[in-house]
Amino acid sequence: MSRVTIADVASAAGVSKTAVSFAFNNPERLGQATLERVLGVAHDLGYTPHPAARALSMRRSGTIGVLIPQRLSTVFANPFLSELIQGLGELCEEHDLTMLLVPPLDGSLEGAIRQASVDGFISLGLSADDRALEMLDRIGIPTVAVDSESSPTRPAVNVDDESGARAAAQHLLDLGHRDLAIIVLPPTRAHIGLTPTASRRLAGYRAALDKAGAPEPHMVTAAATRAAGARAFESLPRGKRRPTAVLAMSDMAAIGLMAAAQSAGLKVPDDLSVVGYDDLPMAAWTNPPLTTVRQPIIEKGRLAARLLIQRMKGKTVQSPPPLGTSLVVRGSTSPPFGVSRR
Amino acid sequence: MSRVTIADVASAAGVSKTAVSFAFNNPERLGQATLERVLGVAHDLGYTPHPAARALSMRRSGTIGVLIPQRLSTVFANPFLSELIQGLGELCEEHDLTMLLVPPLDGSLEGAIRQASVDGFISLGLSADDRALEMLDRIGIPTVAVDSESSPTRPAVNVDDESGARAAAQHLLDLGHRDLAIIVLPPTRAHIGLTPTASRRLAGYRAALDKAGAPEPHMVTAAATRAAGARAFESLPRGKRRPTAVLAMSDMAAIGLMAAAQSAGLKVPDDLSVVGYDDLPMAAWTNPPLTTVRQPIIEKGRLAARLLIQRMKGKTVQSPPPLGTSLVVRGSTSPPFGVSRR
DNA sequence: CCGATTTACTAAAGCGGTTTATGATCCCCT
DNA sequence: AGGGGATCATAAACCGCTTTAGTAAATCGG
Repeated sequence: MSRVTIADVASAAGVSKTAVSFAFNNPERLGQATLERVLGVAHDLGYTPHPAARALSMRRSGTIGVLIPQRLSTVFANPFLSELIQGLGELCEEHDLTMLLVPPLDGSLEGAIRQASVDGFISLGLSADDRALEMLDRIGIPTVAVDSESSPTRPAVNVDDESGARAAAQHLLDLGHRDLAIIVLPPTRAHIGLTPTASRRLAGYRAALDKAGAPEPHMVTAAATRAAGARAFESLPRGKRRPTAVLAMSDMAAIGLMAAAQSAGLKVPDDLSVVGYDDLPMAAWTNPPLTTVRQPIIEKGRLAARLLIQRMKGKTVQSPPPLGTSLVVRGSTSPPFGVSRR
Repeated sequence: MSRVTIADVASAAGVSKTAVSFAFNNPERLGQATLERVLGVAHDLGYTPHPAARALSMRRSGTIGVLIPQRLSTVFANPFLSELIQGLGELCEEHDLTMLLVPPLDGSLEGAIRQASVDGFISLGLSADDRALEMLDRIGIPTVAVDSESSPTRPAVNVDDESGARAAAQHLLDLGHRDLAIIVLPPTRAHIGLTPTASRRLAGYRAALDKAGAPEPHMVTAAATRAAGARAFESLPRGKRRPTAVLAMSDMAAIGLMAAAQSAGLKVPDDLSVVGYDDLPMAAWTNPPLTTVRQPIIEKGRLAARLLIQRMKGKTVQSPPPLGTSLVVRGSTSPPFGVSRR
């Protein structure tokens, strides 16, 4: 009842294992008659090469791994990853690759990496000195880092987070806002501090605020989920000290915050302006539609996959320049209450 | 520059390969001193067991495959899969498994299955006689079918699609609607005909309509994307023959259709009632919030993964009874224009 | 008709681990 | 002194495939 192996087929067809292997991988090296016989027998027996054995001897598994810094159950609550996977998936399909999702096992990405039989990795949101990335370097497996920091050993695919953030903040300042809150993305891994993405966005916000001489913004940390955004709203200062506008580092948090604000009786944007980040498809469908910073997520996935595939072919590749971001002004921002519209 | 193997570690530490293997998998079988030396050397050399080799000799890859019937780029446009993965992911993390996404290669799932080194498969939306499923049976790899049909050889996890659909249709009939359109999910694979899910839902709609003696509904096929839903609206009959309500087999199509209707100047629900299916999180955030049939997607994922893991442990498992569905009435449905509210 | 190619196929050596069976030591006890 | 266990380490088989090097037979040119 055990699996049919190449040896079974070989003996059933009265040929060597080599012949069977050739029948599948090198048909032209076999005579017409034997080829057909072998394939016939293989089919009758329901033979399928064992993928692990194949991967071992070919040094190729036909799989790329996506290193996910958080639990699957939380990270898929944010459509960001779905978008990215769409981009990655296009290239995978083009190159007959499958995609392995590699979240931390027992909180450790390194352990998960060990298990994963892949030809290359895409890492998400890891800082350049993350132990997982160091490990990949040591093993010598091709890797492309997304939303990370460039490094000599490994190409990184990024968007221009900072200038997007700056544009968002500038937009609010231009509208006349002075009292702002910033919804910061939390660190995703044990390492202290912000993710590379979060710190670049923060730098962008700050640059604009500082230049305009705006007062210190209120900072709240919230993950990229609707629920976290709603909680963030609750922790905003009330009354006189309530900010008139919010800069969120994710659309999901922005949407959740906006909904919470509305349930609390505030009008968006009149009482509170909200700017998101990412421009997820759903940002355009909210009520009001969300003003946000657009980043080309699908394109980012495509690019990362393309680079990884190149690396897997042995080519050395440079980190490409950051992809562009742009502010998409929709309905969730307006001048603060009491300031006349121009 | 090639990879560090167990033999390298063994010779560097002056022990046998067996000892190195034991150091990692059976530490208690080694003396204190050698254990430490071996682990030390292994660490210094940056040794990591080759996953494919390990999988081959242990007959276990630590991975489950998710058989996806469509292209990744299209299927992830529907949050349904994200939800399901959240459920699957919970169990995977509990059991230290990673998850391989297996879409068709060159349009063929069978080819993709061949490449995939996994301990078990979750299939999505395949009919029981799909060639891919037959192949899995032949290979003898544990499989759990989601949104499929039960079969003697393989447990299936389903929701009660039909009664959910019946409730949706009945709701519209109760409101006084007679002229309905049904947005049907398209077949996902080459095989002709509806997916099991689509045909069960259709049966549910029909049962209610027939019982009420309603006229033949207008049928449109649309994939579970916003864009397809919008297109479906365009293909609805206009003028006098325009349906007063729409039964969509997916929330995404319903949302897209609703948006298209609104852009066309119709009021939802006054001019057109819309009922979705799935109850994705975003169904609650649309404007108006979408009336829809709720199915417990995350729970479905959990259950499927749980069963698969049992099967992978060698236990035989029965198909569980279908999970419940329920109508969630929100704001996208009302009596047809001209019919007084009760 | 004979050496040189070509054609059709195979034996055996990997690939890099795990595991079983076995072999040394050393200790303890009678 | 010698038998019986533990304890620690290893040799060798095995997992199932690919691929290199090579053999035997058929084909060929002259």
